[in-house]
Amino acid sequence: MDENYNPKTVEEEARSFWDQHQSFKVTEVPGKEKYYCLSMFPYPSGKLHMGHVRNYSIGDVVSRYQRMLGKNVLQPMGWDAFGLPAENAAIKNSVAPAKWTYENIEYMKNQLKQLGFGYDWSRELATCRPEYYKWEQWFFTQLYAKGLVYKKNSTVNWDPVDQTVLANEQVVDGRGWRSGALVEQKEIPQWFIKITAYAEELLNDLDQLEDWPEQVKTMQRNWIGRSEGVELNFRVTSTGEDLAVYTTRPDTLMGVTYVAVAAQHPLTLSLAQDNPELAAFIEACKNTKVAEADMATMEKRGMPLGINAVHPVSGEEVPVWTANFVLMGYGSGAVMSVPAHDERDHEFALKYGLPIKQVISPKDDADIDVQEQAYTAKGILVSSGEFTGLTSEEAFDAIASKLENEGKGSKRVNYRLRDWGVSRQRYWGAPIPMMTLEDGSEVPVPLDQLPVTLPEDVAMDGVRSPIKADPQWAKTTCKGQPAWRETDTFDTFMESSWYYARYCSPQYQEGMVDSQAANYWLPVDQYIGGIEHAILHLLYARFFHKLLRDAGLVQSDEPFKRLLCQGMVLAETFYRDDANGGKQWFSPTDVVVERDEKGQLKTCVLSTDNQPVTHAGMSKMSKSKNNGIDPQTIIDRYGADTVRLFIMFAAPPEQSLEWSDSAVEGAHRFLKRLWKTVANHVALGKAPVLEPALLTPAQKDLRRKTHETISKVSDDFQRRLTFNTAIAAVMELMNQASKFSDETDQGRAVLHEALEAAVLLLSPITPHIAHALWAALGHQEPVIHATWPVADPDAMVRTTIEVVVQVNGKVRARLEVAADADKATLEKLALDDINVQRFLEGVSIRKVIVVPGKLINIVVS
RNA sequence: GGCGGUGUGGUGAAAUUGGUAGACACGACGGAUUCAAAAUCCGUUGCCCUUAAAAGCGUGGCGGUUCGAGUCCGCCCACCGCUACCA
Repeated sequence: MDENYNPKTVEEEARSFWDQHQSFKVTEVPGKEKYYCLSMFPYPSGKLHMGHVRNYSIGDVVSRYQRMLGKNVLQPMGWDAFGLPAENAAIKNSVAPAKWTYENIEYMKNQLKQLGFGYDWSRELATCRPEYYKWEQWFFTQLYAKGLVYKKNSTVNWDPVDQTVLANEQVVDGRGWRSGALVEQKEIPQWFIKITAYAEELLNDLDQLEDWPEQVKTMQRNWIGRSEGVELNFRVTSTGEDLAVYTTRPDTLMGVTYVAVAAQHPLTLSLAQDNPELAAFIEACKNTKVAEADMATMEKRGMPLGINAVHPVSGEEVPVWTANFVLMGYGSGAVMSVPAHDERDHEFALKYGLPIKQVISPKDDADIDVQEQAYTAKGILVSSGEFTGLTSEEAFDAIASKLENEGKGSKRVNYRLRDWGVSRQRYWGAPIPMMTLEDGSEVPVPLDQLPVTLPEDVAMDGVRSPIKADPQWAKTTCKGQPAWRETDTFDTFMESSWYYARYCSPQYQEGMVDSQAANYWLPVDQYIGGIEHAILHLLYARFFHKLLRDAGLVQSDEPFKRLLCQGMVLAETFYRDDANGGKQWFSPTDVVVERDEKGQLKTCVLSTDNQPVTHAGMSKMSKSKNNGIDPQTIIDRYGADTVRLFIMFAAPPEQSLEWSDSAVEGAHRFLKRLWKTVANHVALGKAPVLEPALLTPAQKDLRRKTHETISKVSDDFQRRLTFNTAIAAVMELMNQASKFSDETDQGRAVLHEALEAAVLLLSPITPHIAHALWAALGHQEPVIHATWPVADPDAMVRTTIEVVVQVNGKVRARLEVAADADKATLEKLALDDINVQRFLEGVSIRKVIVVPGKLINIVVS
């Protein structure tokens, strides 16, 4: 073999081998253990970025490892192809979104292949293909039939100049990104899916997900936001109607001094009809919502409605106000206000001079002044009539029962989670399969007319969706009557909510999923993706899975058994202040950095003009900081294996990863050394057979290291998913192997075993070089068919071990002792040590703690 | 404001169950090789004192539990991420 490592030829050879043999194509094999490893599919934005490379490297390492354990491994790939960026690019470059998308897919697919990822490309899917979204449309009509879909008015950002709906990211400082017009809030009818009907199950089933990060589960719990409270009625005196409010603190009921309702509450709206001031207030609340990012710090404002309501227990009358901090979408859109025990009510009461009445006092009798500050903790009820003296917990039940008995209220569970609005007024998405008849009724498009196809050959004017602009597109007939298609499209989260299931039977024509295939592969054993999807995508996908289950399409309750969220990829940032007070950012590839003797960064100059730039630390690779590193450049320079090795080595997968050119260089050096070591070894001819009984101590040492490494790396791959320490362990093995120079038969045999282990252990991470080296080591079968090595316990046996001797917890000696030495022997050896004795002079020994195999601690005073 | 995460050498990090802090790598320094440089190889590298050995200090800060704490507990500080008035 060539003694120099040439990544280009090595990688091309390995890839063409996999291609020719379709090494990663899989089918269901009944009885064979399956493993479904899935990485979140990319949006085809143009080219891969480092975040993708990291995500997919992790997925490929897991897949290849599981395959070596003998499992039937499915690792598919596809494209989350619908979305707004395609429309933007289309407008900018005068190209149809479809064409732009398909070209990007082709380019990025080629990049993924260059990185050597072992995907079953026969299962590739793109969500913008009619054969994919056909089934999504069909499923929506099924949900409609089940009553899980409904239409209601909902607000959107409306550009009054362009006469179009804007996505949030198209609103810049409250203005339309193209027209510059002030954006308005407009109510339009939109479709919703009842995710709230599954809120309880989505919450409870989080407990089943033992192999999900706690952090993600917490975020989902908070997002679902279950709360237990009481819904109760205040009677409006003027109309005699009940006004429902929701509270989680019924124990504070006797401290209510006013009732507040949302600006959008029907009560407010009806009173505004003959109150222009109130109408203006409602209007103002509507428009602040757009730009106001910082709602919590927003000033609390309100207006009295001029009506009173009767307290359900005391019978006293309290005023009804409308307030901008009451949300129409949560509970009943009305709250009972207890300024003494709620911070928002307190702030509002102070501002408008409303009374503050204390009804809870601290359990520990601490001194509080509710006029000064709200006391929000639980405690003992005071000034609460028959409830006085109860604890908050007791009062919760007592007050709830009383209201229940009198028909004035009842216990109720509320969720923060809202139903999922799936309508988007955009072009590049799956058309919503609904029709409107002349009488205004809504009819789902029947299966035999699906898919409702999105025209792909269109021109974008940047204002209206082509299917909205074309009056002909919507026209159709239904049961012989004229009908109009829905011109809105689905939220792209719809496509990504079930793609993992479609991969099981991507070409299936008879339905959404082939249940037999789906039940073989699902659930996904390992899902890998960014933490940014912790809430929305992962919640929607869990919801969809339960919908699929309830439609009889899959059997499991949850789609993803184990979840790994990889960290961000960071890089150095450099800038100069520009003339108009902004910052001009320079790519780290154009900056030359000089370091002092300590290795501290000293000066940074731009390579083009040799003038200094300011270093601004590490941050996420992004366009705005101009610090992205193009993976293609690195692949071209070093090859895919180096990129993969560096990415897996630089940090554990869940932590952020700092890009470093010199560390990439280091990873490359390691592969060159590995290559050379193997080349030198095989140059001496075929290695003799290993005879463990004949080994010298030095040979045993290397053999022990080999098997310890196998054991350590196996644990890192299987249980911990810490590939950085696995690589470090293999590096240690190689360091020891390269110091080992022994050309006797058994010496060569031991080295051969070490090199084979190193190649196998690295093969999931750097599969191309492993492919070549495995063949060089004399194997006919490719490494892709090799099985994961198993550590031999006999090889790992040690006769002596090192133990540490401490005096009062400080290390004073290290002893080489027999591995099976008993406590008494260890204690004697420790006390006899010369350096230990120096610390025993003039003091008395209180206690000796012996931890066999580890240490001896002598406690003195 | 709420929830979550992180804090260890010059840098990325390791220490998995409370038991040797800094594995592995980058950088830096010294040496070999070379006419020279690159590449490669060998060595040193937490701080402090030191010829050396030995000692002392050291995991954001303060305190606690323990024979023993990077790891457990309490309080505090800094940075990062997500979220936003959910009654």
